[in-house]
Order: sequence, then C-alpha cells, then structure tokens
Amino acid sequence: MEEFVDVAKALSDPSRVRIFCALRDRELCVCQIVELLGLAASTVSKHMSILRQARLVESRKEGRWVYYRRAEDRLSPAAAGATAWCDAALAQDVALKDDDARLKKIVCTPIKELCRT
Amino acid sequence: MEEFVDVAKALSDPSRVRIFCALRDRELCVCQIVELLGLAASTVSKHMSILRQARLVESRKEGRWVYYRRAEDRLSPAAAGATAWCDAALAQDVALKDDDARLKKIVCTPIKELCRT
DNA sequence: TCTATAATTCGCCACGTGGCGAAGTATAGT
DNA sequence: ACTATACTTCGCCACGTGGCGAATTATAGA
Repeated sequence: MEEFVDVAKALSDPSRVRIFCALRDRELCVCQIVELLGLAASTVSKHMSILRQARLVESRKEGRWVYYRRAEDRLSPAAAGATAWCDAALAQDVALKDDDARLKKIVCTPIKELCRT
Repeated sequence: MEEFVDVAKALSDPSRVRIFCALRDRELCVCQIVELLGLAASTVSKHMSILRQARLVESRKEGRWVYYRRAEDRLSPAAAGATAWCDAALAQDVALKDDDARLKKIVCTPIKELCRT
C-alpha cells in the first residue's frame, strides 16, 4: 500500500510525469532535464529523488554527470503497472509530443555546450 | 496530462485508495465508508469529491443516502488504466484484505443501525 | 594542488492538502 | 409544518510540497 501510494504520489506532479515520459526511450543527465523543463537544477534533483524513492527510475554516475533511466530489473509490481498505465494513458498527449520533439534537439547538443547555459 | 495527474493525485492518499478498493465489488453509501475508515463524514465527503473529480467513481442518490460506485461507462483512458493498475498492484495487500473482511460485516449491518453510531 | 562545474542538500517561502467540527442543504417520517 | 438525519460545504489548523538560490560535495582538468 505504502509502495503503491509512493508511486502514485511520484506521478501526481506534471513535471515528474514529463520527466518520466522523457525517459521512456533514452537515459538523460540532470542538465538535459533542466534544459527540457526550464526548472532550477535543485528542483529537478528533488524530483529525481522522489522518482527514485518510488523505484520508477535508477541512476548511474559517469564522471561529473548523473544519468537517469527508467527502472527495469526487479521492478516492483506497483512501479511496473504504473509504467504501463502512464505510457498507455499519455500516448497521445500533446504537451509530451512537444517535449519529445525538443528532446531530440537536446540530445543532439553536446553536453558541455548544454551545461554552459 | 491534467486528467492523468488528477487520477494519480486521487490515488496518492491511503484513505482514498482504501475507499476505491472497497468499491471494487460493491457500491457503498457514505456512512458505510465512514464506518470503514473511522474518519469524519466531512473528510470522507471531501475524499469522494476528489475521486469523482478524477472520474474514478460515480454516485447515485437514494432517499437520504448517497451511494458511490466505481465509474464504468465511458471511462477516461487515464481512469481505466489506473483502475487496472490499482487492482493488480494491490491484490495481495494485507491492510486491504482486512478492510474487505470488515466490509463484509458492515454491509450486513442495516444502514439505519449503522448511522446511529 | 587548485579551479571549474555537475549534482545534491539545505534553508526558506507560498501554496496545497488532510484532518476536524460547525453550519448549511435535502429528504424521510411524524 | 416540524423534526431528525445523511450528506456536503465552510472555516480553520497543522503539515506536506514545489519552487528558488546558497552552500556543499564530488569529479575532471589545468
């Protein structure tokens, strides 16, 4: 129950839903997510810790950068079901399609250049 | 997106999850839900309006009583998927099984007697 | 070793939320 | 018409949450 509620809470904020959907097809580092959402890095970092707490995402560190991706192995039933629900319910979402288009550009931009801004 | 977030918010509180799960197999009036959760009627009423706002439940009035049930017809994709997720992820939940056992007694108690308390 | 920088943590603020009891509304019964 | 009662709405309070910037931590590079 607590696990389920944690997952629901994690997905009950538009910014976190956008982040989780952005991670559908690729991993992203924090500065790329900052660029996508236009929020402060500290805010994004807090969002990521909530998503990780809910076991919806995992991270790996590479040098100075931390890359986040969707959790895949040993998914909790709550997280697995939520992922399917999220992808299905938001497949047609206009705002997310817009995010996806902008993401394609962001991913192409060299990270060093991105973090300069 | 807003619709999806509303549903996630609705399911991000333990009391509302308990209510929604209690409505899986039966409709319930507010006083029965009050008896189940041990919360003030005003609190339960607020919870029900949030669940209805998310289009997860519907209600019908019968005399003095208002009966709530899960929404079934013309379900939004967000609500339909969330219902499936909720049922699957919480099928083994201990607290909810306890609720279910207590519900069986509550449903057997005549409503007039129940509301006396 | 010192500097630059990506990310996190901390402190703060405005706002939202869950809880209650009191007041208000609607309906059944006398 | 009046009363009782099932539910909702309102006003309030304590606490949680999303946002930011500053401070801190960790790592790459000079």
